[in-house]
Amino acid sequence: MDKVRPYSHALDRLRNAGLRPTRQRLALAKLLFDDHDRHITAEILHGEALDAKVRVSLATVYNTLHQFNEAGLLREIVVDSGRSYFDTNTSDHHHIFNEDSRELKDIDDGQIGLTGMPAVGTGQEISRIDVIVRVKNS
Amino acid sequence: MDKVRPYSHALDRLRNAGLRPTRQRLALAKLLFDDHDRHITAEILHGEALDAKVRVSLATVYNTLHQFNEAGLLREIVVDSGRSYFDTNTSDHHHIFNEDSRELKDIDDGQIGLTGMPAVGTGQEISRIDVIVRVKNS
DNA sequence: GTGTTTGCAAAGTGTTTGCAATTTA
DNA sequence: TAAATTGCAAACACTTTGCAAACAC
Repeated sequence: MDKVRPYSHALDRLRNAGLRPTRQRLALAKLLFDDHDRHITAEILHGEALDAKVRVSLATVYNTLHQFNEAGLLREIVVDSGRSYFDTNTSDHHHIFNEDSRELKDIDDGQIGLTGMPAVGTGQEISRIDVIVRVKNS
Repeated sequence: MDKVRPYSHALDRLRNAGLRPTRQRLALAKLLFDDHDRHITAEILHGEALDAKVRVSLATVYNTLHQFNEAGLLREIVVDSGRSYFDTNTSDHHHIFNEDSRELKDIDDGQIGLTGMPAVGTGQEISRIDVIVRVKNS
């Protein structure tokens, strides 16, 4: 029967990741993780922070997104040369990308499956397999 | 028993695409299509052109790559935010990307299969499904 | 000749960096 | 107070653009 406790939720995430819970990181974590399955760019998150009256620089947003990514709190998704997307859903799943609106969304789990295992060279390991369904408005 | 005729090969490609066979476009087409399954960036192609003593500006390389892409002679592949790759193999196939060397290669056809059809919203159509196997040196 | 293409240099976009000032533990 | 973090502005990598000169048909 736990009530949602956004503040300590974000705080715990940062603590577990070994990141100091600064004002900026707490605020960004709250914006990122209070809703599920967000796909966000640095500029958008920066805008949301400013809208929420959180003073934070764009440089810090970039730094924070990369720190969260390295800590496994986020997953960076490459779908668009020219901008980076970060997904708050870090579980194994695939994506659908609208090339017109540049909107990125998760694909329901099980909707798509992969068969066959690619051969990787020696001295190499698979870090991830991305499936991107690219759609456009018809 | 046709011998390879690189010049007219490139010329025919440009003609079929409705692109004027300028000196620059012919030279770039030759560099791109004389070998198979190339995965190239604008900077690399520009460098190869200069090595081959072809005078062409980087801006023209970018323009040409995009024109070839639109004409279906090339396929742009997004694997790396920050740079664009162009694949001379325009058939349906998937890719393996080495995140350390930033090298992009084709996956042998049939090596990987997809099951399931993603649901696309109304007013949308699938323009492509990309599978990217990301590997790193272990 | 007329419309297309090129090259240059400048501008643009998204991202990273260096470093002094601030904040955290 | 020692170490980590922040913000700013400058630097950065890659790409696009505007426009006059060169080229293709």
